[in-house]
Amino acid sequence: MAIRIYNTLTKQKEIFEPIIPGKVGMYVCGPTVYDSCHIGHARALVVFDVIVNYLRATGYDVTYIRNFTDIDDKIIDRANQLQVSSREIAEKYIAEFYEDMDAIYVSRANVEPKATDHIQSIIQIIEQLIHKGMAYHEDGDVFYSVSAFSDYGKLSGRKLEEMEAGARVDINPKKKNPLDFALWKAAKPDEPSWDSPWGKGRPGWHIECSAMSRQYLGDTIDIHGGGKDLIFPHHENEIAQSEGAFGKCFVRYWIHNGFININHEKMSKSLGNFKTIKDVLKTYHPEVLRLFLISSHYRSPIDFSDKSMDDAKSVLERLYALCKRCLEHKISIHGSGDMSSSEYWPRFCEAMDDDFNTAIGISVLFDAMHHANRIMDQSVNILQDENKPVLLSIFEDIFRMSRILGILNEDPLTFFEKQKSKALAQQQVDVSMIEQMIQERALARKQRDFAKADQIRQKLQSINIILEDKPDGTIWKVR
RNA sequence: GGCGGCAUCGCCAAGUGGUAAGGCAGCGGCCUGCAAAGCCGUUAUUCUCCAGUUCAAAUCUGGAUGCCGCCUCCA
Repeated sequence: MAIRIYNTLTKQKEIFEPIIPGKVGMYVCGPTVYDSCHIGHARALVVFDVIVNYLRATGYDVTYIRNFTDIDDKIIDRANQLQVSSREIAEKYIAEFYEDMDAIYVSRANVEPKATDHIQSIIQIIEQLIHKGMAYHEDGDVFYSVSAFSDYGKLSGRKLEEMEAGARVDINPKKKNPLDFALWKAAKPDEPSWDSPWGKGRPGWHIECSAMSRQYLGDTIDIHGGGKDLIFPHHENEIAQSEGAFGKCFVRYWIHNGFININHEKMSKSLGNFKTIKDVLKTYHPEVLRLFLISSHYRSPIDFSDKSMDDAKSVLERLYALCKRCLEHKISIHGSGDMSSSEYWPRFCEAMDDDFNTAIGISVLFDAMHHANRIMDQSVNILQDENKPVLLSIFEDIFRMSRILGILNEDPLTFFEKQKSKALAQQQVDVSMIEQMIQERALARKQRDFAKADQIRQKLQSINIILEDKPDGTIWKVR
C-alpha cells in the first residue's frame, strides 16, 4: 500500500513516489536559535520525527536534514541586549534545543547544518542568481527580483499583482519591487559579517535553506517540511531562489504542520500565553506532550489546555499500566522479537499511509491494548496459556507502533515512580504516614473490620491517595 | 483590502459521495468484603443554518452565520 501525502503545492493528497526508489531526501526548517523552544516548535519537531520514523519503518532509507538558523536579526538583537556575541547566543540556544529534543524523544537528523557554516555555498547561489539577472546588487545589499521568476506565488496561491496591490510592506528605496527580498545584507557597524563580492555582510533568511538543502540533498528534494506560517514568504522564496538558480523542480512534496492555540487563543508573547517545552515538562511527562501533539492530525490546529493534556496523561498511564501488568506476568513488553504480527500493525500502517493519520493510528493502539488486557483478564496463568503467543504478537505490534510514535520509551516501573514523585511534590503529603495508614488498614482487613478499613481508605482518598488492593498487597497512587 | 482554513456527542477528535472511528467524562454489568484497575455493554437517525445536485451528502455546489490563520518575525 502506497503512502499518500497532502502536498501544499497542489493542495491535494498524492501518492508518494521518491525520485530514487527506496530513498527519501527530506529537509525540515529548524529553529532560529535566539530563544527557548516553545510547544509550537515541539509540534513541528514531533510531527516530522514521527513521519521520518514511519518512512524508515516502511523501508525507506531517509536522509533527514534539519537546519539551525544561527545568524539573523533576532539573534543579533538578543546578543546586543545581553552584551555577548551572536555566536554565544546561538550556541547557548542550540545546546538548549538538544536538551529539549532529548527530553521529548525527538531523534537527531542525519545532518543538522548551520547557516554560518555554509556562507560560501550561499554566496555561490547569489552570484548565480545575479548572473541570471534574477537578483541585483545595491549598495552592499543583494535582492531577489520576484518579477524575474514567473512562478512566484505558486506555493502560497498568491499572484504577484494582487500582492503588490494590497502590499503594506516596508518602503525600502533600494528595492525595485516592494516584494523583493534580501539575499545578502550589508553589515552594519559591529554586526557579525563575512566577506563577499558585495563587501562585508551576512546572508538573508531564506537563502540558507536553498544552499544547505542543495548541498546535502541535491537540486530536487523529495520532502520539505515546516510550520504553516513558513509557506509565505519563507518557502515561497526558497522556491524562487532554488528554481531560479538551478532551473529544476526544487521540492516534490511540501508538508506543513498546523499551529497550537492556548485555551483558544493564539500563542503569542504579547498575550503572555507562550509555553516553552521546559514549562510544560515541569507538569507533564514528555510522552504526554508527544501524545497530545499527535492525537490530532498534523495539519489541524490544536488547542493546548489542561483538559487535553490530562486526557493525554490518562491515555499514557493506561498504556504503561498494561506494560507493567505484562512485566508482572513475566511477559516481554517488547513482544516475541520475531516480528510476528497481529492484525494491529497492518491497521496502523493503513492509517499512517493516509497522510500520516496518527489519530487513527492511536485508536489502533487502543484496540491492541484492550485485546491484550482481555487476554490477561481471562487467563489464570498466562505463561502456560494457549493465548500466550497471541499476546506476544499483540505486544510485538504495540512495541512497533510505539517506536513510530515515540512513546513507551521508559521502563513502566520507573515511569510510575516518576509520576508518583511528581504528583507528591505537588500534593505535599507525607509518604511514611500513607504507608503507616496502609499497614493499619491491612490489619483491620485481616480482622475483617471493614468499617475501619473503609474509613482509612476514605481518609486517604480525601488527600488524593487512591488505594488498589492486589493479591499480594496494597499499592497506592496519587490522583 | 487580498488569499486561505475551520464549524461532527458534555469535552477532545477521525471521517472528501454509500449511510457517523477512537479517547476523556457519564451510565449499566462482570470482578471486589467495599473499592481501584481491567473487561463487556451503552450514549450523535445525525454532522452550524438555509437552498440545490444526486438513487445516495457530514462529505459536492450556492448562500447565510460564527470562529480562526496568512499577507510583517514566527513552528
